[in-house]
Amino acid sequence: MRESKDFLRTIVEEDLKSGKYREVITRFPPEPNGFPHIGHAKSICINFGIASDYHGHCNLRMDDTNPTKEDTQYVEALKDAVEWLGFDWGNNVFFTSDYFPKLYDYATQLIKMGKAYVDSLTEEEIRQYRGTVTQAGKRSKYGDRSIEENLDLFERMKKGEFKDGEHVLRARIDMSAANMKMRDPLLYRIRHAHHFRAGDEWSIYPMYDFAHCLADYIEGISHSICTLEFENNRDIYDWVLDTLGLTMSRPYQYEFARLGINYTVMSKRKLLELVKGGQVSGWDDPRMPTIAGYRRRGYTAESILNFCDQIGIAKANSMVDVAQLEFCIRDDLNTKVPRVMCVLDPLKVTIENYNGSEEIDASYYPHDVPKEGSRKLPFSREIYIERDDFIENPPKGYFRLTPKQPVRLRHAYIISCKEIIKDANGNVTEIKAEYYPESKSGSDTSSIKIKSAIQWVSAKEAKAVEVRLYDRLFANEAPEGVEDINPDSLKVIKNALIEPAVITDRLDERFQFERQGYFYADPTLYTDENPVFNKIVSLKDSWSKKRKVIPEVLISKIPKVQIDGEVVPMSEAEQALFDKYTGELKLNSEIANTLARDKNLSSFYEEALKQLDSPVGLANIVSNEVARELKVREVSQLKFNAKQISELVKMVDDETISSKIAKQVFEQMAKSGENPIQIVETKGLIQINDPSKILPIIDEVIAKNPDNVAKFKAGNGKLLGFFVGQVLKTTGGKANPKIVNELVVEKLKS
RNA sequence: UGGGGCGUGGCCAAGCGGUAAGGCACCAGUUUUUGGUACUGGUAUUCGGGGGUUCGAAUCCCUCCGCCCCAUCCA
Repeated sequence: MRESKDFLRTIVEEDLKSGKYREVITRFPPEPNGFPHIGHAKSICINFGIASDYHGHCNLRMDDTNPTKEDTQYVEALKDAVEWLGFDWGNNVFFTSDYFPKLYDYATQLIKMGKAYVDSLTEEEIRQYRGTVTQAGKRSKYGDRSIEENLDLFERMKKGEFKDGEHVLRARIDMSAANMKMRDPLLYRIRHAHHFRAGDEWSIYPMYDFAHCLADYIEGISHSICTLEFENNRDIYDWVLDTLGLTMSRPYQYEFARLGINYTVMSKRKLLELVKGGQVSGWDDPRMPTIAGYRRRGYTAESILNFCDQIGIAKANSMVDVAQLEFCIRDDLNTKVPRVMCVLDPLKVTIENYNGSEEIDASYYPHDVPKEGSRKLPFSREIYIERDDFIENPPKGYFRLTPKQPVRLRHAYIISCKEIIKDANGNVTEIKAEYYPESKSGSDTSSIKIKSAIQWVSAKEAKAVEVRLYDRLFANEAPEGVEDINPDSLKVIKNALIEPAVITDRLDERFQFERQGYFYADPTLYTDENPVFNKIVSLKDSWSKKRKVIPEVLISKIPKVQIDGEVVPMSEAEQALFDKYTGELKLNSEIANTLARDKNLSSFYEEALKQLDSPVGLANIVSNEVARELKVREVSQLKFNAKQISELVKMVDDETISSKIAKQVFEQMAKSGENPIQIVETKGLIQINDPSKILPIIDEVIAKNPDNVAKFKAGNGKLLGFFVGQVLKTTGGKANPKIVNELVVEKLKS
């Protein structure tokens, strides 16, 4: 577990601690209508991760309530994905469709309670009756059918006596609810469709809002975690369970922000379009952000798990940089996979002073990877190097082979260029080179300075392989659809040359092709006759990056312009109050404004004013503390009254307590309704003003923090708060902060 | 526009009244037979803006601004 908890784990921990649940039970509830993508991976990690962190369990549940969209191939994909990521659902996959009979019973129960009715409006009428976000809707004329009639109709809907769309079952809630979702939501619709599991048994199917909460309840889920767009649905979730009286140890819904990654699309609809449109080879195309795609590409489960852990869980809509994912796979593979040499774009090099052949023993792993293993590298007169590892007229800072600059052949000798052979068009076709016999890697006595080592393969022994270079599927940072597709997202190199051991040894399925990136033997296309490697990810490349010029527009920050909106003008009465407060009572305009505009606050204030003539002190606490309480409850719900507030303020005014303590006392009053004077007495919160009592504490704090004293003296003024805080802390907040502040400054300056 | 959410560096993200965590990205240096890795250091005088409360505010109050979600018989 990471050092800082996310908000979900905080909730779970509190619920466990308070005894609200004995065990945490979560669920991962996908709809089997598409392949899971990395956004699902996040959800899987959250649900299974929390369950395992707190020793509970997590169910895998297919939310299959819509027979027209779902299919069994997707449930297999979902199971595969969860399993591949390494989670265990206890060999028991749940299906919402298994609960159809129970759900039907719950629905009839609701009808019997008068809480649900069969509506027979058309689809269009239902939409119109629902109203808009600003206008209330109105109930259907079928809303007052008798319970008997509803029961009868609902049963006949189930029996299949009606056509699709003829009737629906709706909850009777509130057609004028501010939350649109609560305007008599649909519970069941008629669908004469074959369900991939339930077959043709049902002609009615429950809606998400009805089925999901009940499925959670049936499975004993404690924390029902979903994404932000379901926030509005939480009210129905609660309504259904509460109305049915399913309140004992019932689940509660919590929402987090779904994952977004730049340069990729993450909606199942858009992904399906790519598959259907043939822009990709299928759900598992290595460019797809599906779990199957990443897997096919060569990503490891560990890297994805790690990614999900790194990005965190919060409620802010966010777009994660794809570089973060790429880091995770590089980071994982760096310590795991063997290094080999592969030349993607070969340039022939003939080493004119080398005759014969030899085999070089070369470690599969670099010095900093603690793994053992090596292979034989054939070396001979004719080799191939990467075309861009030679430049006739190199730019400044180029480390590789040039007519003037020698280079090391990795694991082998240093060579230098003697002659450049070109074709009729002036393209380099071959390099005639010379090697230094005493420069062999591991026993180099040549003392020739080289700037880099490059990969190569021996012409005779090298094997031809197919290499598929994948790049991001979209060229646009926030792609909308096919129009943003990166035309170069796939480059197939048919005849790359690889050292023979990769094919003959088959040490691993993933390799680092040195200086290029990580590659994966394609699990379906790879054969001994035609080996195929997918590029998983490039190595970081600070050379090519350095050469790229960053456009100026990206560098210069455009300052955001803040527009100040218009403030609603005060009513006449409010204005009068405001004038009185600022004039007669000498309140500052901000406080006066807050009070005058809020009827509850101003009347509370006036009431308190009758008790104590301290207009400013009272105003401050009413407009700040009381206002906060009034945000979450009604005036009648307040545990404290104006008189108590006046008593509180009086203690501040006569310096019995500090304003810091006053806030603390207020909080307790708000919670318990106790009398402030009583609180101060029983807790002994009377302010310490006596410097002789404070000074020793200051000395103590200073003695304990010599580093910070030094920093403060060096000019770090922010540390003043630290010292004051420490002193206040040791006095339980009772020391007069103003005096502490003065004394600390005095002490530290001396 | 009603309602529900959310704004902390280029991207994520902790912190919830007392010295602005961490990761990615970026920059510099060290190590290096991968322009990789590893290591070291640098990068927010400030938390969407403005006010207020407080000795002290990213944290509390007021207000304005911006973004997302909701008017599928989808989930």
